[in-house]
Amino acid sequence: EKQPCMPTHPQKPLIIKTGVQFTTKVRLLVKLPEVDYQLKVKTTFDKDLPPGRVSRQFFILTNNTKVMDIEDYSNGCLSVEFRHLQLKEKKYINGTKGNEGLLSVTEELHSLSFEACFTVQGLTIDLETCSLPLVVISNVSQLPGGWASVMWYNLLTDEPRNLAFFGNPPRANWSQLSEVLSWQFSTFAGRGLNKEQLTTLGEKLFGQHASCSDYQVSWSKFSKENIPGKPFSFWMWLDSILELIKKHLLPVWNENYIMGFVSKEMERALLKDREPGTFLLRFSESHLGGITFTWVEYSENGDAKFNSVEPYTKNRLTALPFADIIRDYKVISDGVVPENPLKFLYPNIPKDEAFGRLYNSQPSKVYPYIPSTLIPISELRQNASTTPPSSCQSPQPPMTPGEFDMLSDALCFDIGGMNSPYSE
Amino acid sequence: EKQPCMPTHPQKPLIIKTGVQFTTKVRLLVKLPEVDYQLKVKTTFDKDLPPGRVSRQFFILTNNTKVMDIEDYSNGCLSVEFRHLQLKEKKYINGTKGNEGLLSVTEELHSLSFEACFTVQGLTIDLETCSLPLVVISNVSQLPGGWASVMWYNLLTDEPRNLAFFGNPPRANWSQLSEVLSWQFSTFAGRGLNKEQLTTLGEKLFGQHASCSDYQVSWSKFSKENIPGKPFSFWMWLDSILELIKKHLLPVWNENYIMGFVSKEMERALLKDREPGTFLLRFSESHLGGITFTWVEYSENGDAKFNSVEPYTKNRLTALPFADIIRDYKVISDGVVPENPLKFLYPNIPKDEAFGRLYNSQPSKVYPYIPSTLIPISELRQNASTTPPSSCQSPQPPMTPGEFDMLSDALCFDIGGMNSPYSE
DNA sequence: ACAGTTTCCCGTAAATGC
DNA sequence: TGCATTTACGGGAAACTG
Repeated sequence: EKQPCMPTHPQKPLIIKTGVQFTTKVRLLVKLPEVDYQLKVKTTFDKDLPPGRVSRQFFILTNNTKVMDIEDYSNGCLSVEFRHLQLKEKKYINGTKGNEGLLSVTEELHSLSFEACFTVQGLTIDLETCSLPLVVISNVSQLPGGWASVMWYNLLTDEPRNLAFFGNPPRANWSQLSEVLSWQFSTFAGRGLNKEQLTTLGEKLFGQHASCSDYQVSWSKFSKENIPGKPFSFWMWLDSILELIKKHLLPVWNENYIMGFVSKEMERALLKDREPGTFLLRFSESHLGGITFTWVEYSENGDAKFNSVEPYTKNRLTALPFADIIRDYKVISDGVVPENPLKFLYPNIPKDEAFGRLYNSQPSKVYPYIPSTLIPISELRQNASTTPPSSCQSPQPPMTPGEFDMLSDALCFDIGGMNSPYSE
Repeated sequence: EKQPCMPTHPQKPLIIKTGVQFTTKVRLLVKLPEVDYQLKVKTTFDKDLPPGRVSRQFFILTNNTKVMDIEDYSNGCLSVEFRHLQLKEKKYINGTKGNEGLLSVTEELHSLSFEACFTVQGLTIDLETCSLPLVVISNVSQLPGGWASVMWYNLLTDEPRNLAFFGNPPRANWSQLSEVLSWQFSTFAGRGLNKEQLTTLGEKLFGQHASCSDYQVSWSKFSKENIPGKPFSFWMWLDSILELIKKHLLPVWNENYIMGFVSKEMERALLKDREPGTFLLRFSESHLGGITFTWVEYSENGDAKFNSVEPYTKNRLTALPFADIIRDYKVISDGVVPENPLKFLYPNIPKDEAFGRLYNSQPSKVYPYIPSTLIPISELRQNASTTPPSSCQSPQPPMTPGEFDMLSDALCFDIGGMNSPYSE
């Protein structure tokens, strides 16, 4: 009878942060005969929830009743929009919390109920409806976890209100899930993921099984348990990249210049035999929210050598936009004149042709002063005898550069006949 | 009878931000005979204030009564500490605000009152005391203005509670004020201002009058009206520098390596005839919170040439610590090999000797990757025919570099016999 | 329109709870 | 003790309000 619209967080509906205002709207889908009737709607948080089912309890701090109004535009049905609603946690309900135990806060589902009661021709009618399940968080740091829950719920069930969903969450087919992931990128970053990118993501979840379209992913593997050897889950990693794109890489991402999700093996296979200075852009797999470029060079005897720069994270990109980094990046090898090793964006687009329009450093003419910019550089010390400038000597990495290159080259293999990695 | 301690903002007492917790303590200085008596203290904000005198009204949101307790340490006198007090503005008192009109919010003085009542041997005794005048702000952006008021009040009056002080604020002698300013730097940055620095500041306020020790500064000139030609007042400017030091320059400032407050004329006079590559550090006078270095070079015919880099502000210094900027700064002149023009800190300290201990870039060995750092560079285009890399052409400055240098050289003059600018 | 002021709320840090 | 979660609040920006 009513169609409840959802409370919203910046672009992430169904997640409410305590102490932060949200908005929700209810629309009456039947037309009432008498319009001069004051139809009051009351909204309640977690109305008649079986106690003990949910570990935290919240209430609406602000005014929670409002009179319905004829909708401004069009069909003249009744609706009411609650604004400036705010949630606060009830503390110490009865001694300790009705701790369900296993669920994390972002798996705990809540709901917003709406009630109205009116009389028509002697008949008293009670209306009641409620929202889709909601996640309540207390800090934006919980937003990725909360959004994972919202995605999983809405991907895997049509039930309007199964608050126990995460007590035993179903698995997702990779074919479904990959579509949702791509949709995340198109919604929040303006461009979705192509087949190759999704395949790389699938391999990250399932290992090197070539075709993983009928594999299933558990909720835990998707967002709760850490990727083996990493201190974060798959979704936390992917979401950190989404955030990085949103804040620092939007134009570059939308121009389709970021291959992004490529395994290191694939990367080498692609760059091998390309023009020296050919590079591609990919996200860090070892750290949250990082992007790096890898370029290929050839030694005198023709061996391919692959170099990846230390990934740039949001802090670095705040100091210097990514396109400018690509333009200005320099490598200094033992005091030789610095040179930018980045020449062609894979497969063979001249760098300035690709990124020219995205460069944006202005030689800031604050006149009496000499303008100054930051330049990203890498200092390659080829003979280990050179000591660092003056400060502390850094400890040796587990392998020497030579050892690592040998190992890397041994791991490298070739994959024939790839489509353009930037295909739709 | 009581000695009220003050509510505190981070290191800035007497300023309270609405919605942010503060703490205050009251101590009973007389010893009471009966200790088993529950002595309740009540704190009230702006108790019995003549209405209309103050445009904004606030109240204490949290619990405002507490029982006195014997102080833990030492002399066993009674005291009470109110914690987690929080202020909120009363809205719409009676229609409109009792707008005094002329005063800004940071000039509006308030006070906290403390009351207690107890009976001893049939005698009822009322105790009451109150805090020094307080400034209430709603955003940290008002903190500098608020602190200016606190300084001015405490510098210029001994009255414990003259809330109308800023209705007609007295002037300050430069001798008093300069002491307070130096004290700000020693309190918040660990090192005060020396005579030369204070003289430069005095000249900034009074013009080029050599000895300004008996000049007077008005409150308006100190913190309300803008410096001629600048969009900020003297105190806003000085405070922005204090903040810059606190966050980004603490070790360099404390090593006394920042001359800081030097006029451009003085700067040239000092650097002239010094070893090429001699530089000094000074704060920007044209922008808030900026620091620059100026170095001297000589052309083939022996003319001194002074260069100042575009001032570094907190954003840039967040990306790269200042000592590292000094270490790594490079100038590229038309494709020539980049060189660091900074050699000697004025008067003649080799750069690395001065700053060596303060360098702190670690060649971050995230192994599979090539480490990368940011380098501050200036690109000098000596012949105007060279076009900028690829992006938009910037409009011409009002003067060409040549014209500016001529003008600057004409303005330059020499001052004999200076002490070390870094003297205590 | 606009400036002074407040509110909003992200994102980091610290505190708290379990 | 460590991890999960909440609280605190600086700081930038939007909203408010005369």
